[in-house]
Amino acid sequence: MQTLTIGQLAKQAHVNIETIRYYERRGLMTEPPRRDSGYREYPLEAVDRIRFIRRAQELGFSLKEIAELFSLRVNPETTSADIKRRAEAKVADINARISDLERMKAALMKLAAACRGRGPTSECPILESLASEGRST
Amino acid sequence: MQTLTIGQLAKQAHVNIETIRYYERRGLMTEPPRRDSGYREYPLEAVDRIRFIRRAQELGFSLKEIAELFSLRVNPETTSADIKRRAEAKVADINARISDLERMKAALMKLAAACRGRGPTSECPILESLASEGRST
DNA sequence: ATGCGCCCTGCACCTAGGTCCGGAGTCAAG
DNA sequence: CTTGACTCCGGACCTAGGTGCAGGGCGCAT
Repeated sequence: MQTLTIGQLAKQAHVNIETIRYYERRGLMTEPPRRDSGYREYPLEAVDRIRFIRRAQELGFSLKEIAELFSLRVNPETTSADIKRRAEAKVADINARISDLERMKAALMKLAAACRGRGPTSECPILESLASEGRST
Repeated sequence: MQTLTIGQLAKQAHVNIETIRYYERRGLMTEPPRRDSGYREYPLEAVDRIRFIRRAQELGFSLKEIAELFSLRVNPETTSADIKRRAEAKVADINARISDLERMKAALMKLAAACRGRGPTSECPILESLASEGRST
């Protein structure tokens, strides 16, 4: 089975080596097996894991939240009902994000459309697009 | 016309007073008029603006990107074509975010669904959901 | 068997985004 | 006209998420 050194992994996932070690400390990467020399030996899937982390961050999830997402799948012994509840909570959060993004998008499209007309470009609806009452993630 | 002091604004927008001053320094809040005493006097809409900033942050936009969003609406004198182009670029970015969120959501729902069965809860599809090739926001 | 590049650990340092503090001035209720 | 709450400003400090050394140990091509 093909494996990667930390340097190769870093290259393939487009992150700094130190970042990988940092994720390991934070519990986002499970500690990989080591060679006798102490070198870490990563399976190929580690690349996906890092890419997932990075994209989830860009989507506004903190490292702590991402760790929570992962924790949904380890522990095959956690009660199914519990996992289900947590997964559904995440889904609700994601739905809220999506709909806010949809509203921002609609506002931006309206703005872009207004640009091909003469109307004053001011008076834009961007602000109103997210003016919902405090809901905290 | 009704106005707010910085403290009232902070309370209504659920942020720290210092955060408001910080946003002003960063150019996210336009400098409000001052009383003779030097006190800032905010219009009610300032609340919406702050809420917009906060939610956009939760959605993964940096303060710099948020400032860019705002810059699309000031300057009624920027060429319409330019604004249009920039707005459309933002829309494309938002579309990418939405589709990634949709994929995460699908993965989570699949996971939740698997939980009402006996099958091993491990082997979940979360990782694969965002394992797309490097696209950087 | 040696040199060059990669890996190890621990710790110092960096940026973004805030948050707190102190000393001084302001406002309004009593 | 005083007192407690609020505001001003400048600057120090804090957390999250990394990033960069230094000093030492591998690994392999020559």
